[in-house]
Amino acid sequence: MNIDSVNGLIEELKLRAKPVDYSVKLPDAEFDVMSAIWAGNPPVNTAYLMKAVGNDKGWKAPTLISFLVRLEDRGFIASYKNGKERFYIAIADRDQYVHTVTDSFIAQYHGGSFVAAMNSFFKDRNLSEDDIDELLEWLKSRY
Amino acid sequence: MNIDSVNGLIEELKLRAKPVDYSVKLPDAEFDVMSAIWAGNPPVNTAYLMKAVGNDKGWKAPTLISFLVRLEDRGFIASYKNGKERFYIAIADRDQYVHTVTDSFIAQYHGGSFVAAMNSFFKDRNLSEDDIDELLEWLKSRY
DNA sequence: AAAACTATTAGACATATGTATAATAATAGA
DNA sequence: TCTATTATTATACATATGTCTAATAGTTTT
Repeated sequence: MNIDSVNGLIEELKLRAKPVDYSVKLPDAEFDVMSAIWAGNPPVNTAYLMKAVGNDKGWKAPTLISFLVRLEDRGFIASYKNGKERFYIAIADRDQYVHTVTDSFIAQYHGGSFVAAMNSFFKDRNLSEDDIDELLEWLKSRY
Repeated sequence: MNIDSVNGLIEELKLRAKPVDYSVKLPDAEFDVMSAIWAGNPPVNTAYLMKAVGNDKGWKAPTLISFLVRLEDRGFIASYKNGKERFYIAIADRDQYVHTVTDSFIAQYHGGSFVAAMNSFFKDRNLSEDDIDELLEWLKSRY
């Protein structure tokens, strides 16, 4: 299969994909797999994902594949088969997903207040000069 | 039972309590119950907790009590019985727990970078003057 | 002291999540 | 083409989580 037909397939899958429901919170293991997919060069296969996460976690291949099946059921990824191998691409957008999760986290644990979250995060830590600079930079870039 | 013996009991329970393992992440429902316990005036009973959370969630009393049993198993709360009623007090510290959870959240979803979390949180939002003031205030208070 | 009324406890059950074994399909080598 | 190899699929299973019904124990009311 050549580059063009692969890209064609990918486009095809993206077009046919149902809109992602970003309100679903992925289980930890699935998020780890999803992260590796987002990090990789699409399409990714099982071998890549085993190297990227599976081995570290000590998973057997079918364990990984279970998570992939579930991610596809949830509409977060799509896949196609070539020979005996299956290839996967992300359908969900990383930034959007992480944004949603972060939003509900702040809502659930900090009453929606970001400053409350900061206080909690920096409870014991001493803010370094770098931290302060980074924060000020960030604020400036937001004016 | 008078105020003094209640306070005595509470002290007793706190003394006997095993150290809390803050690395455990409570399931959502248990966290909701825990939050109500933290918010209430100790000791709290089931009637209070039903009003504080149970009714909103549409729980039957035994559902609530299941969560309380599990929280006690995890060492997050302690309890004693008076007549047919049971009373609960928090053993885990709210700030410490929320801190731990916040820490692992930032680690898991933002690579440990708080600024990354900010970017995600404020992705679509426009920072209001108030937000900016609040952040600057916070920074100042940290110098 | 029975009966009626609560509140709790025990136990159950469905669905979710983490994980794997056994079966199957596809390819490659002899 | 038959066999070995390899990746996937189907299925299963334990533990976790959300939720409840039925049984029990403690208190009031007659």
